[in-house]
Amino acid sequence: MLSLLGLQKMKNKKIPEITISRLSLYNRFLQDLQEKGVDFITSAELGKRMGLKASQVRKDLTYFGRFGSPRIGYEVKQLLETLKGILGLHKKWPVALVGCGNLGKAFLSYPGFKAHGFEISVVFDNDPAKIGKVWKGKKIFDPAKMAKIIKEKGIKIAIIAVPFFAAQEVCDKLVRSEVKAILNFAPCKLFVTKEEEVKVRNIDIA
Amino acid sequence: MLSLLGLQKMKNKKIPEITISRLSLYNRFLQDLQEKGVDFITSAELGKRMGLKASQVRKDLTYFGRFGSPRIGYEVKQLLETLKGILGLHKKWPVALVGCGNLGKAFLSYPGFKAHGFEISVVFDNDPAKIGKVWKGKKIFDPAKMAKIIKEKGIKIAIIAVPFFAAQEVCDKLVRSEVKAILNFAPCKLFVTKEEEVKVRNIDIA
DNA sequence: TAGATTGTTAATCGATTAACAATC
DNA sequence: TAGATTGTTAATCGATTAACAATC
Repeated sequence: MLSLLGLQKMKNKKIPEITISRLSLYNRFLQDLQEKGVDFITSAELGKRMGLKASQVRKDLTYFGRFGSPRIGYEVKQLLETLKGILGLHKKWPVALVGCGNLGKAFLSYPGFKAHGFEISVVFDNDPAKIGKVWKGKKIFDPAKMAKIIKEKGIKIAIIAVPFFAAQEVCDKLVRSEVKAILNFAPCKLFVTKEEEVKVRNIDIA
Repeated sequence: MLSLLGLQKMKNKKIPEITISRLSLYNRFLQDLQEKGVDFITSAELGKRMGLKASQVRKDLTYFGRFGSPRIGYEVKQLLETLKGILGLHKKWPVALVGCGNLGKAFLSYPGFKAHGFEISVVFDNDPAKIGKVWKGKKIFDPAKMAKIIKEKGIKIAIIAVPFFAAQEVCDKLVRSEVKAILNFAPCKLFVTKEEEVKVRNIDIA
């Protein structure tokens, strides 16, 4: 998510995209280690489990600071907290979900979602039969009110889960709603004029 | 998909993973060009549209053969057919879908799926209320019969769309069913002993 | 102290890009 | 022929890995 939302520099060194993408991998592994009650881990051990070289683990981490101790390695708890901080996992990210068909409902039911700090805080669907109804505790709103509601709630991330023929229109609406990131699950590519301001990730579930 | 299923070499030169992943991009763009009635395109033009350097386009393509003509560029139709061949898009890939909850149903409704040459040819769900029922024209089968049915039909690709606590068991069953590729949409990492034979892609919809 | 592991520098590897002879 | 674009080679760039002094 963070790779979608920014964080390209730190200590004015440029952080390689690929390092950023590995960060959530580290996070997942450390989570696992913590659950198993492991207190410390060396770069060699961490690398072995993740299929990376020890030196790469160390290199990746040093982009963000110095977290290890010679002879001891890294304190799992501390490193995990640091990574979560960097990844913005301490934050709650309110998300707007557009489309409440099968795919949209899958998101509402998806447990991994909340675990990543995302919280679907508003749902839109243009089916008059659905508007006003509640699904999984979320009220479904009229897309006509999209810009107003999204701005009010300060939502910066949206998920498009509508049929492909409706996706571009929804996208335009979201751009006008001033979101910063759009995850498009409709099977089509979306075009955005303000690419600098709004990051679109087209996700093909195939 | 093909990148999941193999194709690492050609003319005994090793093809970079990243080139393979760009192949479907080229395919999509050429499709688009063909629909617009464009007959020929140069590497420069293609690169510009896709955000790649002309030399990279040419380099990528030469891994697979020589398709262009000096002064003219590439014939869209011919190149498209060639790419489709390489990507295996002429083939129909029968797919087993395990789990017919919200996410599973999303797959059954997903139009982009068929366009990629995938065809969900069998669906499993362990809910007795669902077994034997038909959804979107697909009969839902008892997972107990998984290995038998999958082998009979010669299915090589499976999608896991079950809750996370059931995913590893399903995965083990699929491995015993001798599939070659598993796409896991459950929010957990799956482990496979025979990694060489079965490729698992863990897809986090978050 | 002796030894293990860190952070960091330098060497290596692989992918991207520029350059250009060959081609039509 | 003159000129544009290919396929391919060589130079460049950036990421991975090895090596090692610094550290505890």
